[in-house]
Amino acid sequence: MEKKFQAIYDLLAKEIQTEKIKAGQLLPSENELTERFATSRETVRKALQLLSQNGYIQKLQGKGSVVLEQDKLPLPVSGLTSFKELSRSMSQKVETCVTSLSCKKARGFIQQVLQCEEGTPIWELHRLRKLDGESVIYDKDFLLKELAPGITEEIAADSIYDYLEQELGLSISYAKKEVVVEEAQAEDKAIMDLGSYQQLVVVRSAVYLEDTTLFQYTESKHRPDKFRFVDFARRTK
Amino acid sequence: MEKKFQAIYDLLAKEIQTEKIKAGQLLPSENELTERFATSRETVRKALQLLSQNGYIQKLQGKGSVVLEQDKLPLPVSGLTSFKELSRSMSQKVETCVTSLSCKKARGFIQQVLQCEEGTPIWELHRLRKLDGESVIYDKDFLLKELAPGITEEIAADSIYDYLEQELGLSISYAKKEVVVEEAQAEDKAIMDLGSYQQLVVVRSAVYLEDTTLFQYTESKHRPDKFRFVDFARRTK
DNA sequence: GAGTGGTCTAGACCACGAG
DNA sequence: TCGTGGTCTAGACCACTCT
Repeated sequence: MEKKFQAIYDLLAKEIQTEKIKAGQLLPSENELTERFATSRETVRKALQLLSQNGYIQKLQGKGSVVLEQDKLPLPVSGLTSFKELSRSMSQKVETCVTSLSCKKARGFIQQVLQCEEGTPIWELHRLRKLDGESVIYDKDFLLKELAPGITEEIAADSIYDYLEQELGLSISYAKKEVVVEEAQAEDKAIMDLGSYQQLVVVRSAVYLEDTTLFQYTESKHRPDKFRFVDFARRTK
Repeated sequence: MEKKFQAIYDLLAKEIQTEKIKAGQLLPSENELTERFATSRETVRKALQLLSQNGYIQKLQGKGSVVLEQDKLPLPVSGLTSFKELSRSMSQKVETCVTSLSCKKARGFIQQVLQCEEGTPIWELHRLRKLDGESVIYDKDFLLKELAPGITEEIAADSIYDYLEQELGLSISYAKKEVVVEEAQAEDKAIMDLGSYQQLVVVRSAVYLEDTTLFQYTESKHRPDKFRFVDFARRTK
């Protein structure tokens, strides 16, 4: 059974997305929502907190909850951004080409970032992403084989996350990301359509499961003109 | 009086930062914390939720709350990032030089992004940021004069946010940000120390107050080698 | 079975905004 | 003054982990 506060969140989020409740309008008051959903106020407030965190509403003491503009939030923002989500923002044709899928023993750099024993089996996956026929994103993934034994090229060409969560029941919980700009390497120039671009936007991320296991390390290189990152952030404190 | 859940959060966050409780260890259980702080469990849980959101802990059902590694989180990340915070991550000497501070009537592009009436008085502020003597960041700020009438070059050289929040009592609430890479303009090349760099990382942000007023629009251009963005993100849903 | 976190309830009092 | 959201309480029951 779905949790109550999640159900309330889903319903209100949908009403905002479909503009059944428009930007600038007030949501029904917490007391009203409490009655409407036959629940307690704290439960309603959990749903509203989620809406607030995700940029749907702004709460105003003494007034109510105002619906915010939705327009410029094409990205899931501070959620875990997989390539599938990134490309949606570009609204273009997308192709994924698996250029390499191999199993290695952890050592050196990879062992260090995945924080595992030397010799631990690791999947190394290289993928080239094409937008409108141009190879503009190059991903290198490293993941613990133990946790995802059955990866295939077909799965890799789609979304690894979907496979992990839906097939294997693994729960991805959080990630640390770093975005920097670096010189394109010889390998990058050989495999990507860089034209005259000499630099790449590099997104490095470490992905963790619910039990805090570091499960995946990814290096994603983007041709600068095809890179865009959007964020919605609330002031902490 | 400080809120209880905030006080609990502050105390636990400090204990984690100072490694009084080390990474990998469990926090005291919610029931224990409830007793220790002489409060209710829901209040303790609010504090723990904040810790979780900010990457301090990971909650494990049936086990407890594990403290996470703090090492690689030099940036406040998904908080509102002002320049002051950004530069801290570089651990270098920082200088801010106000190159221009003027008052204009809103029109055209600026009027549009600030969503105000034509002719509304607007501060336009240009700042050059130097790291180790090199001009590597160029900020252009536009803000509603009405809300921050007393801006001076001295204030602008420090942190505008501090002035707004501490002097004027304005509460910054949330922001939308976009990060892209663009060609350096003639103006950028003239005013920044770009060397052979032809491209810049551009961070555009819209800053909103608690009452959802759009208050500030900023364009921040970074020389690519001095740009770094770090993020901690939880999987939504 | 005992202890943990996850969800939910039905109240209470407070601070703030608007009329 | 009244309705709004913000905080807090003292319970309850559930799902999960560990032994």
